[in-house]
Amino acid sequence: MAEEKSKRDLILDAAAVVFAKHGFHNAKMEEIAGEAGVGKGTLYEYFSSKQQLFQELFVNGVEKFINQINTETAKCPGAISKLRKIALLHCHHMINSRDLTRVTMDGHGQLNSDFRRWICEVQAQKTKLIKQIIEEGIASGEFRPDLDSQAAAMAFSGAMASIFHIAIFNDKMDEASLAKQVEEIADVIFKGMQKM
Amino acid sequence: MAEEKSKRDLILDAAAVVFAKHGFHNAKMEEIAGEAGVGKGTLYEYFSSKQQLFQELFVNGVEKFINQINTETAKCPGAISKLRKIALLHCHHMINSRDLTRVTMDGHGQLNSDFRRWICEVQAQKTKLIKQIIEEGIASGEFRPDLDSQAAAMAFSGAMASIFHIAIFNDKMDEASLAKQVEEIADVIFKGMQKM
Amino acid sequence: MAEEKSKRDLILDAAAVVFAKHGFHNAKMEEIAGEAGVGKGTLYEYFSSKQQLFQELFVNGVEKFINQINTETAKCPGAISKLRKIALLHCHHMINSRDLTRVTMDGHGQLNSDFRRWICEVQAQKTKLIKQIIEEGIASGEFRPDLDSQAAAMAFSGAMASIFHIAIFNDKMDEASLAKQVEEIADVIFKGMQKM
Amino acid sequence: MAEEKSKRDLILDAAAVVFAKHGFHNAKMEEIAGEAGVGKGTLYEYFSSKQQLFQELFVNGVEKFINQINTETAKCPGAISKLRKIALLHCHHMINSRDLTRVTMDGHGQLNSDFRRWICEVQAQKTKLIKQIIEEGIASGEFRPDLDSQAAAMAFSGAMASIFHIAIFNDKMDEASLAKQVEEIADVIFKGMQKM
DNA sequence: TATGAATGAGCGTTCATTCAT
DNA sequence: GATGAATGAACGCTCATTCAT
Repeated sequence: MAEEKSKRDLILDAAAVVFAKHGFHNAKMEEIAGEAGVGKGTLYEYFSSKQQLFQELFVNGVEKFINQINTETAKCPGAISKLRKIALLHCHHMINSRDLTRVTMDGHGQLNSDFRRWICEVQAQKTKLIKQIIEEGIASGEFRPDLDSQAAAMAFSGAMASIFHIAIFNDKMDEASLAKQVEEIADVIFKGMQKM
Repeated sequence: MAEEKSKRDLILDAAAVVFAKHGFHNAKMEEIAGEAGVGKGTLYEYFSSKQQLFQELFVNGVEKFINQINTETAKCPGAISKLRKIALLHCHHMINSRDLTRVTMDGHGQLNSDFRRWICEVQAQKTKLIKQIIEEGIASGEFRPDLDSQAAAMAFSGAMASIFHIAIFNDKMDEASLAKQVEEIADVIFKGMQKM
Repeated sequence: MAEEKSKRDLILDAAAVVFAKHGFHNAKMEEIAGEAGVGKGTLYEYFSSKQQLFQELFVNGVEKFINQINTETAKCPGAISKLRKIALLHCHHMINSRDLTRVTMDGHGQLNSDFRRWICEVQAQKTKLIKQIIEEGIASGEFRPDLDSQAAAMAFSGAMASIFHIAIFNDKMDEASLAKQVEEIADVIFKGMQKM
Repeated sequence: MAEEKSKRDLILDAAAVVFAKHGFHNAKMEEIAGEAGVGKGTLYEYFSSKQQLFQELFVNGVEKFINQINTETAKCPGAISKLRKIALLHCHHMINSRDLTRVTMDGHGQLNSDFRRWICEVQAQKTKLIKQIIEEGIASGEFRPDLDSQAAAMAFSGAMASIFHIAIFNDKMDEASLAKQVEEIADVIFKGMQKM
């Protein structure tokens, strides 16, 4: 009980802090070790390289996020309500790990192609979930029956991507403002999706 | 006539190639010099540092792009036509300088704050142009009169951001597929904006 | 027992050799590392920069020298005997670290102001010791009672400085010749200080 | 008449300023060219290298100084008066070209051996002049007849060297204080040289 | 298992010098 | 002669990684 966290998790937490503070290239393994309270060599017991540590961290974060989306949307009653929840979770995620998100980009060039494929898959998975929700919405009559669910899913995904974009480039954006913007974007999209 | 390009431009071109190939951090000044066919020292006659060379390159690209948007939209008849053109220009730009766009992200952490401010301004400028076009569309009756032009502009900007996102993360996307996706996204948005 | 010298001292020794051979500016860290039998990076484990390594080396040398002066003069019976010892120690020191002394000058411009202040203090300390010895000499009757101890100390210090000067500019001067010259200089000064 | 100074002298003057400001190693040929108001390439029309420019400058300065000593001492009536004049000229010289004197040291390692020989010769010449003056003083009865003129000359030269030493290491020393110190040193030496 | 001292490949930058004009 | 754009050798320093303990 004294040692609740495994050393591995300790390191991941420390890496999150340090990568977020300095970006991938300027983060130093030594600082991560220091932050984690372990020796420099210990990092290499758990992760084979700086790159791998970064990827692990990234995968960790994304998987948690995806799980959260799945769990939370399950609780929401209708399609629009589910999509709004997804939008809000995106806002929350972006704000809370804005720095780490930036790191994603900073480290992007370092990601090996397998990893990039993985990112695309996750992306696709998310879009697929959105598509399903839209189809539910069409079935339930929330959306108009002639709506192209694939195109609508892409439009909504695009809106989510824009959150990413805003959060990355704009330091001062707080969660509330971001959420408000996103609501407006979503509303326009919903307008285009709903029965008239 | 033999030397049409100024040495400065030669270097910028070479930098574009090399930065695109390796990302900001892994690009070597020596390779840029080699690619440009000049000596390493010559780079520093025209640019004070690797960072400044990168920023110059970036500013160059964005300004050309903005000019193109202004010029091209002027030629388009209606609001929707203008917005479609903007979307297509974005696709074209992203595909043609996908690598450099990625570099933007890779080098993002290196950008000084003045530069980041500049990026935000450019962003704002673009959104403002879109808003104006939408207002024109409302005035001309292309869009419904109760449309919130600000929100709609953000929605459309968001769609543009999603292009960025797709292009960055998906190597295999070609311009045609991207354009198709974007059309679909735009269509949903337009649906939300038009009179019913 | 196999490793009597600490790595730090190994580096200092190597630095002494290399700085002496090439001067501050032309000495290369790589050569120092090679001379010390360690890797280039190791230098930076012990010294933060070339400049700091140099200063450390310098401080080391001067402190040893000052200690030697204090120890040795304590053993000498009279004032003149003490002063002669100081002169001889100066000769010895200059000859044995002539190269390093030159380096002092070569690196002088690089010394930060704190360090320069330190040099002046050491200088002052040495002059003060000489003044005390002279006052002892006056008290004991070795020197004439109306002697201005401060002025005399400066004269003697000046003579010591001249050793520095000679050693720096004259490669071929050996310790014996230098000592002889210094004796003569000192004799003239003593003549001016003694009772008639 | 518009161009009183030859380009060569213009460059030497500029070099004096720049070397004094930055030391040998940190002085840049470009800055010297700028200071002289000529192109960088022009420097190489008159001086084959940075080193040679520096040596030329040094030789220039020393020769002027030696000439001044010869001229001024010729005007002084007695031996002591001549020696005092030499001391004062040294003070003046050191203060007025303290920076350049320091440069001497900074550039010392760069001086080729011929040049170092030349410095020693100049040194010897100066000592010889002092010896002659002392011998005149002995002949005229200003100094005691049993004085060893060689040793006395070295003592006096040593005092001069000490001026050099003080000026180099102590930034704050002004000409008046330095002169006062030197007088005191000289007085002690004179005491040792004079009849009792 | 955990460590951290040691490593050395690697790179951005400088600046004396050259040479075509 | 005068110029300054172009050059590239040179070097201080960093930091991910290793390995003896």
